[in-house]
Amino acid sequence: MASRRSAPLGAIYFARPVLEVAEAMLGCVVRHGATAGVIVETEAYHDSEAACHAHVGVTPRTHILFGPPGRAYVYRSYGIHALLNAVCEPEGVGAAVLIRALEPLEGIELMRERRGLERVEDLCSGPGKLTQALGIELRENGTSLVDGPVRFGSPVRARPEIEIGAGPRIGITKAADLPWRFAAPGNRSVSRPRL
DNA sequence: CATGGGATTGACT
DNA sequence: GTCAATCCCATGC
Repeated sequence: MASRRSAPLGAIYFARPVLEVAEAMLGCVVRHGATAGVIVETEAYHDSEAACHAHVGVTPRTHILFGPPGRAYVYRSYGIHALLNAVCEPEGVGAAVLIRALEPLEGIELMRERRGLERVEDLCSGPGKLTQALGIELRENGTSLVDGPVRFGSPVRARPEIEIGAGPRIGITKAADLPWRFAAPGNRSVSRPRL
């Protein structure tokens, strides 16, 4: 595996069409404090389709989604879990990439403590699991992904090594037919059902 | 102000 | 396979 240094992603990276960013993000690095992981699964959400929180327009909950790209949208799911998104597209468009799974890269012992689990492939194999493992909570909502507590970095692996599969998004009832989920096929850190 | 529904997970049958 | 936990917030009266 060719290894390379992960360079910080600039705000311009997130300003592109959300489907393009969701696919490009596979292989990128997410870091929070001493913990970091490689993105192996994402989903795209856009205000034009009903599954996106921004579909209802600008509200206290969704105003972050319509704000400038390159910020974190973190919300509470099922009253229990914090889910991490990267706000995309130009300001005024409500769109984001949901980070659904990571391959643990750094701080694995700390992740094990936070998750109460040992198996590396169980630490970040779901959107609620990875925020628990990295210690990301609702306080990170609205913070910059460029120079805030949670940061994104470029892929650590050469592009040809990153295989990409697409399929329908998980756990939604509206617009459930759109193939806006992207994942590294066969990667053990991807959530179920794997692509 | 009351209600209801989740972009989930882990435990259990 | 089923199901409960738990809370934010959009919606409607």
